[in-house]
Amino acid sequence: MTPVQASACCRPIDDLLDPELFKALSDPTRSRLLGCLVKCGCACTVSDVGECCAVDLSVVSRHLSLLERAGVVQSRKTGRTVHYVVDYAHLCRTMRAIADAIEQCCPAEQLPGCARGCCGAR
Amino acid sequence: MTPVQASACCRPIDDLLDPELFKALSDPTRSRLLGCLVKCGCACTVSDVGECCAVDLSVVSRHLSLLERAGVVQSRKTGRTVHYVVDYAHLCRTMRAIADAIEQCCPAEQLPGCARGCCGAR
DNA sequence: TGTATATTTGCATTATGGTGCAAGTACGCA
DNA sequence: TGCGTACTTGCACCATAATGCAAATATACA
Repeated sequence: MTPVQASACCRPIDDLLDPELFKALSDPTRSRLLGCLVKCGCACTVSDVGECCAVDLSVVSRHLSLLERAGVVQSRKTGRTVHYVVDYAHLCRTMRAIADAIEQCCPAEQLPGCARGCCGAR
Repeated sequence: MTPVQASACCRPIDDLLDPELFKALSDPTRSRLLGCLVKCGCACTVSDVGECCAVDLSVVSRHLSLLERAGVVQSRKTGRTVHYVVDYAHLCRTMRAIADAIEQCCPAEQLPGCARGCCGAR
């Protein structure tokens, strides 16, 4: 199977390798903000999360809303404060689904002990 | 625990949320090239992979070497051709490790049936 | 040794995205 | 109603990165 033929063949990995999700995680500041939220575990206000980083609060606001658009966190507005929480379940599910989808494409000879033979015939 | 306190507390997730890896996966062209390689399963030359995308071959070359620097693929030069292969094991391991690390931080109330109580005391 | 092929590198151009400041909006409270 | 707080948005600036073309490099082969 040539790369061209392979790319024409639809697999779960096609939808899972979503550049938007990875783009959301690709900035150091966002990474820090997310790590902060992940470890905190509770719903945090924009101002609170902002204290983890030495950037303007407007930057924090933009980063958090971008993370929300990417499905990484969720927001809830109460009064004039906005709380952000990590969507743990979605994130974990996505990461594991990516791993599964990649593994599904892995030729058998690279999976010691695996007899699936998904594409090991080559 | 405030976000600031949380961010000061080191967790496995800190090292796993590596912006460099995600940056490598955040470009649509690279995503396509990687998807092509993942589905193909075998070692492909730069030219072969390039046929999956409507970009200059020099662009393909640069993208593949960037993916290699990120640890996503590996290259092997034989003669004047360079073959790229996906590092399936590393990619899968990383994605699952991220999922595990995130789950480890997830408060108990968000993990139905989970009695770990990692940060559920709050 | 000369030529063709595979890939990389230099360079200029263009697009994208992160940042801070200032202003705007939304809301609670006196 | 006026003021303070929490957050968002508009805007300009700057850095980074994606791209294509042309040239360079590396290697195979006649």
